[in-house]
Amino acid sequence: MRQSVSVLLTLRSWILDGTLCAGERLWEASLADRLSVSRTPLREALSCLAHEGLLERADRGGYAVRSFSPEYLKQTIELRGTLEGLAARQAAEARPPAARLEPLRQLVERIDALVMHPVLDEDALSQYTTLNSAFHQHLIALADNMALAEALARIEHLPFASPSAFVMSYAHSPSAHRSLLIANDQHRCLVDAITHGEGARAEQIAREHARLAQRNLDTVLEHPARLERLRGSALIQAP
Amino acid sequence: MRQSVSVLLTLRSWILDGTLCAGERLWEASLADRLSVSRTPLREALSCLAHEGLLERADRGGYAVRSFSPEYLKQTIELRGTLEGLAARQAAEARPPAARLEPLRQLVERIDALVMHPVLDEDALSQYTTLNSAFHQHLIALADNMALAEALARIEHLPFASPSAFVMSYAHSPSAHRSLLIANDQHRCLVDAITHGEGARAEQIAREHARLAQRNLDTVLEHPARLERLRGSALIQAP
DNA sequence: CTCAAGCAATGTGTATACATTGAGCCGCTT
DNA sequence: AAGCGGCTCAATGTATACACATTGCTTGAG
Repeated sequence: MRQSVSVLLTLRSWILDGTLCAGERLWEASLADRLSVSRTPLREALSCLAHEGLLERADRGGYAVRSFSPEYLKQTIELRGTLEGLAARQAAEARPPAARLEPLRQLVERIDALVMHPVLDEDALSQYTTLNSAFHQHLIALADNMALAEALARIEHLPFASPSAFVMSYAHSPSAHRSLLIANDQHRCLVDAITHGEGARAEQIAREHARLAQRNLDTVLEHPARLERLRGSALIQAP
Repeated sequence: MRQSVSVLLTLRSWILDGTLCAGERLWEASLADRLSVSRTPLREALSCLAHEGLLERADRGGYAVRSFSPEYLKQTIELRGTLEGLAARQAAEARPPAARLEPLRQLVERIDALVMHPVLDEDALSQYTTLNSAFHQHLIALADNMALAEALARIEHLPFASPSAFVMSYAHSPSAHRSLLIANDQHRCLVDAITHGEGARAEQIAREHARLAQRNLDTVLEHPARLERLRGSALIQAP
């Protein structure tokens, strides 16, 4: 693998786990030293992270770790909801053959089987994350809209914007469990709407689905213990 | 100005005006030579253009000029419409004070004054472009949604996605003039909807407004003479 | 004559050396 | 004593040199 790519991965994880703090100015020489690479691949990785939105260019050159207000996080989730809504509508309007919807149905069933248990352990949550991400990926693919897929991929570079962002941070509470149940019922309704070519309904459900994530965000922000379990929480500004 | 930035601007214009052809593989050494810079700032600019979507990474390293299918262009415009729809909705729901809407009203009036003339010369079209872009910028600002503004800005890096993309290429035909008239009436209705807090209506109008751009795209694609006047037309794949 | 192996050429990726810019500080002058 | 000017230092931006990989050609063997 190219060094610039492996540096990119390392830096991204350092930003998300708080090794590099929000707002922190990054010094190329010292970073290159820590990473045992020269400044050349490091700078390429920094430039990439800036484009992803995790870094910002400082006033007089160089980069700093970006920080996000709770408001910005909400906006990002709303944005994802809007784009997934567009995907859902286009998927429905395309009237895909049943075979293309089958993977979605199966994912709904497998998630159902998971959330059936009254208590979800770490492993179950991890599986939920996988299945949930797969559902959203399949949904986007159904829309058959490359520009949309790219736009969504860019937005999901921000850790809070991904569909499964709040799953892992939200364990062991009745309301959390209920949230997962409801989310999967929205998946089910989404598949139903697409099956019947109900574009407007599909779009509305996808948007409301993202609102559930917004509610989860609010809850997590109110509970420091849960906030700690949120990937990228170090980037959130105090409200 | 940093060399990497000026190289970026030059390369972007070369890509849009067809000096660099769609699909063309870019050779760093020869490009650096043509631009009289070393490969270092050149590579930074190339990386940036790839993130903007005008270049793509080639299989075995390096970059190539991207090309876009008509379908992709349509999708990009649809995307802009969807995001501007979200902006319009949020602007309406925010119930902004009249003073914040005043610039939009004035822009509508100034565009009205422009399109009142039966024939628009090059200069009038250029003014239309300026005013139209300003209208869309003000609309986004009204939504007061930084994440949305950033997402839109990224999409509009693609030349066809900008609100005024088709104005200049569409001169001297009755249907073109009608298109501009209709577009500004949509602006007017948009302001009205926002004024009265009609979020759903505002969103729908913004989307339909982008559909007008899609129709203009279709028209331009059917008329090679107009296609030539379209910024970035060199990047469009034969349908 | 054909196929394969190795070598050369070309181009990207990486390291390093050099240039430039800006900020902070010290000292000199008024 | 205060302010200005210049110097120094440090960090980014740029150029260049080097390393590595890939591709295509050439040469030799079968």
